[in-house]
Amino acid sequence: MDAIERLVEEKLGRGVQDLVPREELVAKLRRSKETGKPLRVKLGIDPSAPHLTFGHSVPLRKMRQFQDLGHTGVLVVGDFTRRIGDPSGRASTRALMSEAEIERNMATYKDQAFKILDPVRTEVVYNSTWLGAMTFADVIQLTAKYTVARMLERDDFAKRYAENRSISVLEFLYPLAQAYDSVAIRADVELGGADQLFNLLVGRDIQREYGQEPQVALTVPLLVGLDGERAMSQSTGNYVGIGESPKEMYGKLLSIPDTLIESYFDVLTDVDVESLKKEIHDSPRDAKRRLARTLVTKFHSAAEASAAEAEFDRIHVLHERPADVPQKTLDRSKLKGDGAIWVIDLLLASGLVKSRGEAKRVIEQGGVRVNEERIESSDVDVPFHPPVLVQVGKRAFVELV
RNA sequence: GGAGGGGUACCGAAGUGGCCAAACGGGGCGGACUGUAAAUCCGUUGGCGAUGCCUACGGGGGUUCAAAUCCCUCCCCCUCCA
Repeated sequence: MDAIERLVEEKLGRGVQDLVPREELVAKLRRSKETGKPLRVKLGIDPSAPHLTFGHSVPLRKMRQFQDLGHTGVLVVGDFTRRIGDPSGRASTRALMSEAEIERNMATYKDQAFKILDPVRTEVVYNSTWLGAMTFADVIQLTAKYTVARMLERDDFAKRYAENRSISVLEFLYPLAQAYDSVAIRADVELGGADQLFNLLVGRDIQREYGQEPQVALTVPLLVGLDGERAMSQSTGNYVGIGESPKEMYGKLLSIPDTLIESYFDVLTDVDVESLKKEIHDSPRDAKRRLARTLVTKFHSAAEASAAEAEFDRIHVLHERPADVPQKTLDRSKLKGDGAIWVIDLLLASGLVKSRGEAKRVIEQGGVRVNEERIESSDVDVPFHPPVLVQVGKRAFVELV
């Protein structure tokens, strides 16, 4: 085994779901080393989601590994494909987005992605550049290069076809468009989540049809979300965002089921998992805290990680008020003659409840505290001597002044 | 072109004249428990200072003392045959 084979074995091939074909990656790396020409490593990104989650960070980290070896990361923004909808999800086509919206999303996206990627070795391109320029004849030519039977190999299509559920022709075009992106940017490697394997493979065939050397398809496992069940995604809400505050990030990570600790270390950090197995097993609490600290440190700083940890303990372990509570100014017209205020109005003013009904409900359920005193009845007035600390549930605080 | 099925709350789904602010599940929220914002269990889940009123079962119109439920009409979605 030579150095390059070892590299693929020990680094690039680690934490990977599929790598096909492995030998081609070795060959490409070898040639790149000889010629000094960096490989072009593609990752398609969806411009509809401005916020990246830890799930996105998995392929991004893989791209960074390539960049650290001198290769070029190419982020392909799917601003054009966005308009035809992604068949991998539900069958519904998503709404169109304006260019301005896409631009705005991409700005925050890049901001977050560059916390992981090396900006110097990253190209950001928009697939409308080439897809938008194609004529109908070009499209027909593209469709001629793939067959219906091969499309139906895709599990999702096969199932729906067998069940007599609809598959629009448009959905067949999606993998082709994505494949053509690979042609347009001359991709050597395409990265993606495990659910993208089919699309990446179509890319190989289409590149070959256009006289290019096929890309290597490298997929990473889909990160399981905070609920420990479904893949992490923004639509299910079981995610941690790369751009989230230290406090949120820390808290969310501590809420993952213990069974996820090991895999999170594995795909999200550079920590050697082997050395942690004992701790994970013997003291999941400490391992999880270490995980949260490691990740907050990575995306923020060590100091902020410590602060987030201290804050978490303060609220959840010691049940004390958080260090800084958002303040709101009370509209004085709600005050009664004696300077007191009806609790319901106080809660409403805090913005912690949406309606009087909800306010009454949380009071009945014993979830409301004013100045750390539990409120037992919704039929009381409290004297208003600002600041007044209002708490709903365990972790929602507002100070009224 | 023909035949049929369907649009119900945040989502899925039941309900086919009054007992329906609408079963049940998911989600959300609160509580208990906990190392945890996990798991589990319990409760709760349209609005209104409220034994009543308002809004709500795709849109509009109608029948009725009473409509998510019946009639008319419009819009939208899906399936099968061609």
